Amino acid sequence: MGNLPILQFEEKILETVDQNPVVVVIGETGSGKSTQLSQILHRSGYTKAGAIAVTQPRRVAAVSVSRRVAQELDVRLGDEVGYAIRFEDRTSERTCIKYLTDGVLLRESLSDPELKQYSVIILDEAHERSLNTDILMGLMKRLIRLRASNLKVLITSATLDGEKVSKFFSDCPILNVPGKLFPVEISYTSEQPKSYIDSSLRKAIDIHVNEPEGDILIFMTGQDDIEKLVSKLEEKIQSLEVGSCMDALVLPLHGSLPPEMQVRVFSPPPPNCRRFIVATNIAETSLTVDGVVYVIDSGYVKQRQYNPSTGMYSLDVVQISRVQANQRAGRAGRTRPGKCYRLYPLVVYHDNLLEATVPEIQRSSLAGSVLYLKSLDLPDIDILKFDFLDPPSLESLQDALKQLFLIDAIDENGTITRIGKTMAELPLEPSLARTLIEANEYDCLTLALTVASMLSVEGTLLPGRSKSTDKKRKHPPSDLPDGSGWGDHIQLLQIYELWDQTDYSIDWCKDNNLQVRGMLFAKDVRKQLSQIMQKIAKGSLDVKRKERRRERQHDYMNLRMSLCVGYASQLAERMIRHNGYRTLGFKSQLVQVHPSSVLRTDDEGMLPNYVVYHELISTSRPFMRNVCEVEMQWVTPILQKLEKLNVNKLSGGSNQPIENKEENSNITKKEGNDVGPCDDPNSRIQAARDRFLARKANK
DNA sequence: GAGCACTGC
Repeated sequence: MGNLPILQFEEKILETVDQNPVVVVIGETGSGKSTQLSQILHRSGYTKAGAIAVTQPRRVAAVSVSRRVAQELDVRLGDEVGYAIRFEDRTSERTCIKYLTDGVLLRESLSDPELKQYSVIILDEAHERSLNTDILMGLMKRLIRLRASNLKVLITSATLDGEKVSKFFSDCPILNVPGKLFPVEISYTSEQPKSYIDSSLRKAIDIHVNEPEGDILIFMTGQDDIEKLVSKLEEKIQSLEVGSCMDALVLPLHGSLPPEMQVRVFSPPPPNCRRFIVATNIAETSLTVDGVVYVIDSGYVKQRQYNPSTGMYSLDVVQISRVQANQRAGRAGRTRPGKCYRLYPLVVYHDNLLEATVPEIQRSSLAGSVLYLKSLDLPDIDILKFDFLDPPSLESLQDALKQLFLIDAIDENGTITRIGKTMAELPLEPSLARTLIEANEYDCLTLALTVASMLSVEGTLLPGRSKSTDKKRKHPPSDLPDGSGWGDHIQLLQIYELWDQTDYSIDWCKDNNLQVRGMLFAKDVRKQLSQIMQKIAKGSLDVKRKERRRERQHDYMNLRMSLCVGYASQLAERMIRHNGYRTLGFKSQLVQVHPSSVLRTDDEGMLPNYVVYHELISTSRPFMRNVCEVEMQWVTPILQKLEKLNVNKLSGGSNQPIENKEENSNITKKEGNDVGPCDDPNSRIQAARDRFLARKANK
């Protein structure tokens, strides 16, 4: 620690912080900024007036960095130095250096908008541009005006683009701290390869045969690519002449790998053996693999993006940004000089790649963030004019406002309602928060809490699409409940309830092919949600498990009604003659029930007339994922509400919405399945109503 | 009848 580059700048840092409310610190990997900045400020007395908060985008980082700082200061973790992440608060009254995830700091500012307990707030790793960090930066800009005399804000970033952040904070000073990376020699291909899998394969074998020892890290886009490349590599290595080169070990590395497989990359390789680590971008920032000397960069990444005009998510393979390319290259130079092979030409790097990755705030649905900002009740802030470092599109903000209106979180003037305030307290997406509140009214909160918790997990069911079990096609080998035909939400509920009856047995999860991590996470979420719901209602809430009722169907109905209210903008109506659906949102889409759904058909093979869905995802086709049957008489009032909707009023009354600052051209918008002639919302709603009446008459 | 990158309150 003694020779961390940042310590040579201690005086300069203190002087700059002393004279400025905001300072940007640029420090590459290994500069020590995450562990040292807080200590430097602590030493010079900033903690006398309040604590120092250091935010991290990831939980593991908050924990591990705070642990190291506690060690360096020789204090017990949780005393002077502590951390706070979801489900875990290891701080005390003595804590004066506190590491937390950016999401936790946002939660804290909900109950204390001025964050008075802190004298210094450090937003670390701001270059990653997480949704929460971006919102925090906007809030900090306002906070330093309010607390000019007693708050210091530091923004740290690993890339050289400090200019932009500095400009955002009224041209605040930028300090540069060198890092400790070794040089990385970068090479390019002369042409864009036809297949980056084959190209990676050739390059990896070439390195293995011709280059000195050192592990190879290969960046792929997803599990599929990784599995293909791993088997091709193994095959190729087998065919190499024995003794012609050193041993080899091929290791896949991606998020859905079970933990015991993931940690394999941390155990040192056997002697005289080269490791091939084939990874997603999990190895870009989240996990650091020691021993890597060679990096092969496919130039692609899988990215999830939200299209506000269709309400649809898609998961696309896109080109990485130059910042990302450099981050990947840097992974080769952590322990000694390395080499990075980019599988694309230099001109592509210069001319085709974006300078920086499109920030998350421009790729996500903003309903939750907008509700959060509204609930802060900042008198001087208009949501459409909120000062973002990179503003989201007007369309995206208006999409969020419309969603919030439909679920009663804001009124027709865009003002937050009491329900909306309550929703913001819940660490859930707004639709689920609304469902809980409604469920409380219908006396089925227990069930809704479970469904909300299960939906907060992704990939709970059958994590490995095991090709081996493919033989038994129709019914996957499991005795898990099927949702009684109502749909996926009910199935999730039933699964959790069964697990609950086994006293949360890990073996039970394994026996049933359920992801243990996911189930445990759901349990934590459920506990947290129950506590918050109890606090909010200050009274007796139906959060405890009641004795089993015989009237399960009645419970399910109440639950489905609650979901219908919570997901008012995510309802769909089946077509007359087939099992395709048309969404009933602002813009009608033709969609299908995802084949993994347990939704049941009737005697004539037809799916329910109306459903609620958790998410629209466009893969090979647009699908509704997690679907549940609802009744048409629940849907009608919502359609009527849709009719009343006036975006301009929602946006704050102005008839002329402000110009969108910058068209977000980085995201190629997928044309959804626009239903076409019914583009005018009013005529569409009229049409939906006519169909509704026709159905009713038919009954 | 398809398949999911990574985070996080």
